[in-house]
Amino acid sequence: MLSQKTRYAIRAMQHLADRHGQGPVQLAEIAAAQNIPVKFLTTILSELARYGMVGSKRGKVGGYWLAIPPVDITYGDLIRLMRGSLALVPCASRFAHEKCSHCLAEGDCRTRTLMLQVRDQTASILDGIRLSDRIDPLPPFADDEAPPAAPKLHLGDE
Amino acid sequence: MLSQKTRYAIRAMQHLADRHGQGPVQLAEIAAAQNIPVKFLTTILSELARYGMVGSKRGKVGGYWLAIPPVDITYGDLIRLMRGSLALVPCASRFAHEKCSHCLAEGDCRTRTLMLQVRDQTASILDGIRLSDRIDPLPPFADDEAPPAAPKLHLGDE
DNA sequence: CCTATTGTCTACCAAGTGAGTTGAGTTACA
DNA sequence: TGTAACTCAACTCACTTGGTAGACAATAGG
Repeated sequence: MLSQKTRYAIRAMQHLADRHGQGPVQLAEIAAAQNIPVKFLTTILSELARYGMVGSKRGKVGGYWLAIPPVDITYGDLIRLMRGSLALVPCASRFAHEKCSHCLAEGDCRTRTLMLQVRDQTASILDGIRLSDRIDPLPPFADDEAPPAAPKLHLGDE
Repeated sequence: MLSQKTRYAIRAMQHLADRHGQGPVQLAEIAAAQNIPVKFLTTILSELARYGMVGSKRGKVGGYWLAIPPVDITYGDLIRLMRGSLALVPCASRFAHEKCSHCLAEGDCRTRTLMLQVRDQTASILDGIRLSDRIDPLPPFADDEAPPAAPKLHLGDE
């Protein structure tokens, strides 16, 4: 799962992308529009500023803006930045590769093969969509839109 | 990321799949072969037994075995069981769907559209591979096998 | 029936992470 | 000079993770 912080960061960046070229956007506006706790958003935007993703300006007409044109920022970039990796296990990460602890030798690990496929598919989606792209929100699942097949297992509760 | 516990569960299940039809496999054998802390593995296998995934027997020739033929268990099943969902955000989960907290209305959320694509691709991989399938481990990344493109952003450290 | 072996179960724990908040400081415009 | 912004380090506090401890229950063999 993506952390709340990562999700906030994505929404904040989308907001800035929508206002790109219109000068500084104030934190309070972003927080209100995107439903993000104000104080938490300051830490997130400061972090993004430190990473060079957004510019910032203090003072009366201060605010934040994208430091990079939205066409040059992919969702993959954003998630990697906040989360470190797109992969489900450290050993399947291409940019932040790391040995899994208590694993078998990488050459013996079947799970890795699988997780590498998943990470590559994920990357091909997320690296292909840019902050400038229009994305049409999907409607919530309809109640009758049952999942394609009942989960076969999962006999326990929860 | 998958939790350590989920990864251990997958490896344990692979081990049992390899020995399917050969009677009970003892915990100590699995732990040793798969490099999993013995005591921790007991909690994991007991949990899997409660879910009906594995059978168990105590006493001198006791042990664990798959309660379901490995051809009927997909990796998707396994991960859903241990982790609840394949999705990166709760609102993109099909079986364990839940509203994200502090989000916009689902009908206004662009992130969800994206994350739904990712979750569907992930599911199509993980639900298509079964515990009975032979998976060839991949060799570790070669040092010269640089990632396809340098991460464009990620200017900070780490 | 005794005992060694093997799984079960509840409880506990230390460290880390996640999600924020506090509050003092700085910059810039007017 | 005042005040509306952003900055930054520190802190809180509940929850999760990754285990461990130890008493208990069943089973096979002698």
